Amino acid sequence: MAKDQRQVDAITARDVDFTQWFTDVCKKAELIDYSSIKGMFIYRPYGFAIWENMQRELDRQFKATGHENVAMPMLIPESLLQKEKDHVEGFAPECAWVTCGGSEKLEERYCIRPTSETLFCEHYKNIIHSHRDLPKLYNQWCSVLRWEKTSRPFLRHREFLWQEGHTMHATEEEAREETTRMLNVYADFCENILAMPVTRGRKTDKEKFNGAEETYCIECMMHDRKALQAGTSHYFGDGFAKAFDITFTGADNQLHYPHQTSWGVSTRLIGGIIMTHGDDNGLVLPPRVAPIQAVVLPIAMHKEGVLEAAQALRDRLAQAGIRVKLDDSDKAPGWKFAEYEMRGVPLRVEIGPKDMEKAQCCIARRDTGEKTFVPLDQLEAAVSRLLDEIHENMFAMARKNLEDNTFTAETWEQVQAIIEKNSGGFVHTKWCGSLECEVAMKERAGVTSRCMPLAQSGTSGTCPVCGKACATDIIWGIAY
RNA sequence: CCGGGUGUAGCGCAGUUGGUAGCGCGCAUGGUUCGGGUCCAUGAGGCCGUGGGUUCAAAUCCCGCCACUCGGACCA
Repeated sequence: MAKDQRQVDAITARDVDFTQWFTDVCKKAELIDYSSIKGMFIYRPYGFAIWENMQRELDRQFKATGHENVAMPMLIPESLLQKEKDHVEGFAPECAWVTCGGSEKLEERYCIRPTSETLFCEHYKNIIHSHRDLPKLYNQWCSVLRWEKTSRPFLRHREFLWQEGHTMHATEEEAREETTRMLNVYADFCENILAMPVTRGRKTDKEKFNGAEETYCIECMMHDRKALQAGTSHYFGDGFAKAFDITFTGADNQLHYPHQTSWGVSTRLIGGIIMTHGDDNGLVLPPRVAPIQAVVLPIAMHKEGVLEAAQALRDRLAQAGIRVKLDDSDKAPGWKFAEYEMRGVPLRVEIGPKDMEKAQCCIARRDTGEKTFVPLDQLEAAVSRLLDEIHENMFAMARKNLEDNTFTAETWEQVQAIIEKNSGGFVHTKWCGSLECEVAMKERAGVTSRCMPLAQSGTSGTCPVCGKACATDIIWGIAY
């Protein structure tokens, strides 16, 4: 490893400059490329394949929980966007507008969707009439546009890919259940598929979605101890329904407003896995979304039978349902080792003349670097087992990072000291619930509220700012 | 949007007091090598981010704009 560090040098060391490291990884692992418009990024095949794998799993979960996919228009007439006051106030500053159709100036300008609540509401008004029409459980996969001032690959795009679920329910109770259900779908997905431990919580009024009654979220801690909001699930009550005049006739033959939810995750999750798992050699991909789970590398390819042996391994792994690639290009083996490490491939399977004599292959793990020799007849079993072990190990390491950087404090001075000392981290305190104290935390300690964890301790204490007695647990941190 | 940095070959960079552009890697071809980024040869590739100005002459000096980037402010 120390002999030739050229590739390692090409990526900025993670602890030297985390943001530069992140950008280097995104580009050098060929996940993404810049386009000619600021904030609009090109998802390259390898990066898009990660998203496709995420999509496949999430879509399966959405369907399993009764949701149907739809496709809504991309444009929102200004008058439609303006129907819900809080909503338009939140999004208007970052809307992009279409003002011409062909050479004609439009009578009314159209917003390129920053999110689709208003479009769904307009449609729901037309199709919801009876309690028998409920619930409506819709989801769409699409891209949305928000004219951000600063942009970064995966974390903040002006156009980004996401899914947005929009549901309507007859009762508040049902809608609240849905909000929680989908938050848990996200949390389980992050932990079981992406190996990212999450904290489930509720946003403060200051941080919640514009127009929502309550916003629930999953918060993750990145390797640099900053927080990433990885997904949100909103309970809207009947606010939009009233604004859009959506009503249904109940079993009681009375008119009612339905209760609404929405929930979404985006390609930001890719940024999350990069910043959670990556290391100085580049990307480390969770096996369950890695586009290539195992790469087969023939050693001394020109020697009799090596290429055929490597092809046989590739075929067997593909047959076993492993996403496998054989690299039989004429690059030197050492080059390939470094290349697939940088691209985060969980397992490398090497086979050369010496292995063939012993009827074995060499398998190297990306997460630990550990190499083992595996008898050829145990190939499939070993690869499957190792992929699971890698997932578990990655999850454990990420959880350790979270636990090692989670603290408790009683005063805002303590919060500030902890955050400064660790240049990040999660700090638990009590909170009195006032906006003033929340704002003061930002001004004094430099932190924003991440969430009020769903797992509340039930103990009482005092607000770190005003000192008032209170019981609510809240988590502070520095967010992406 | 405010402040700092950077824009020269695909990437990373050099380019002196202004005189019409170079290096490394990569790429192509041939050979060689192959268990941690092989070695050699040959070759292709540049409107010096963009618009204006100064000058006999601008990659170089001045002004505007754009992009990327790092910090703020604002947000998935």
